[in-house]
Amino acid sequence: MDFHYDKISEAVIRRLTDYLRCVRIASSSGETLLTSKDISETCGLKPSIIRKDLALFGAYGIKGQGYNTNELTHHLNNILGLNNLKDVILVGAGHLGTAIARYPGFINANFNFIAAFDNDPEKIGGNIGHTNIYSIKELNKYIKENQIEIIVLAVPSSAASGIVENLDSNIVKGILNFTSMVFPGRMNDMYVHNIDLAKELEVISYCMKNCLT
Amino acid sequence: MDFHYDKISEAVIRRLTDYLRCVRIASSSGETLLTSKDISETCGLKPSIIRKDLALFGAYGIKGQGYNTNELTHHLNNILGLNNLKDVILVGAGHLGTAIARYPGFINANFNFIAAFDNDPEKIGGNIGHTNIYSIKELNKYIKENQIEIIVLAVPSSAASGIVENLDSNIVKGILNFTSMVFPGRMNDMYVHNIDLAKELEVISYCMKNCLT
DNA sequence: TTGACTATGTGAAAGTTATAACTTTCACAA
DNA sequence: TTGTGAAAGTTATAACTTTCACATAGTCAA
Repeated sequence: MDFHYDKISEAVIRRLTDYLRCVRIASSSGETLLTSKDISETCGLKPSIIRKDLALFGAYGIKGQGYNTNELTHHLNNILGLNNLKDVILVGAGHLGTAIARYPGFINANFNFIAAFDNDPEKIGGNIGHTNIYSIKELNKYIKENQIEIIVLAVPSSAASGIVENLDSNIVKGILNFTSMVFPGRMNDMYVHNIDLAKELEVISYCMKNCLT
Repeated sequence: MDFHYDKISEAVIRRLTDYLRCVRIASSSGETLLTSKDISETCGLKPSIIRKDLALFGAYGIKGQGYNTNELTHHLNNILGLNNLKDVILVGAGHLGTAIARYPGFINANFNFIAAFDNDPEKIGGNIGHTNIYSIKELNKYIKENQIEIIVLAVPSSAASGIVENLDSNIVKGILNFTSMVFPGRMNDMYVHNIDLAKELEVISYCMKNCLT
């Protein structure tokens, strides 16, 4: 079984995360076998591309039958690096930060919010579920002491640049940016992904305006 | 000036929303002229694709100079259908719903949360900023009476299907689905966009695991 | 044991997208 | 008014992606 990781595009990876969600839903309703057609109907893609994508990483299916949901879940988690628990920290414990830390999708994907940081004295010392909130002044110390590789940023956008520029890029490898500030996808050696909650609505707006399928 | 709307791919539209964010940031720091190189540096794309994308919709630039930020903002808003205020409603006024309704990106894009719906008696009658919270039992009546075209869904995923299936697809044209349930992109005549906040972190996880650029 | 059935995996073709390289045009200064 | 420089707009091509169609192999029932 030989893999071709170096040739895999980001589009494929994004689709794998879709498949994972579909398989999770199917699993939770008791299905043990899924065909590429089943997955295609749930996530709105052609069966052929689903088979192609999965075949890139190995032959996981049973010919004539489909894919075993448990196995497929395991393989997809493995490809994406989600089989082991990963500590992440939250910067900004406002409405959005709180919602993110409680969002079930992060738990499903094995991400653990080990700490949160804020500059509001009323929040510091408090918690979001099991996640304690610390002063933002301790952020870089905490990152260093605990070797935190992933940061979720949910501060007001005016504060975003200041925080990102001061992160130690020898330790931090990934930033999930929920602010309205835009950062390039790669900064020093850190992967930055900008998320704009309104983006998809803007796309819907365009589709509605132009009556697209 | 002839447009080719029928040939425009979703990838282009997604990039246009990125350009819009870049231009907003530049405008707010007082820039009046932006080159394709400037935009490329902010959002991590090649200048050539930015020029090509913009040229698809008309010649907005000044040769030798760049793009006027005000004009470009106007054109991009126009293309995406964001120049006029659009009413949307929020279904699910929990942590995530609350955060979404307060998210500045929706205001920037001219979306107005005109009402919210929840099934928690403690929340009904309350509000999120200027948005009143009503009983979810009144949802379909409200949609009909106010001809609401866009729904933002932030309920627990177990409740998602029940709500979506009962929406009147003669009125509702777009759904922004923040639950973990997955819906096909097109249902009856409604555009559905599934948003998984954890998705980008899963992609980062893969990139980190495989040391990609 | 055999045969029909079904859905995977795959190779080639078609279609699409991004990129580099080129041409054009504008603004400004001399 | 004219020349120069700079960046937009355009074109052709290479690279990449998706799709189709079919051979393959596993399952189940008779």
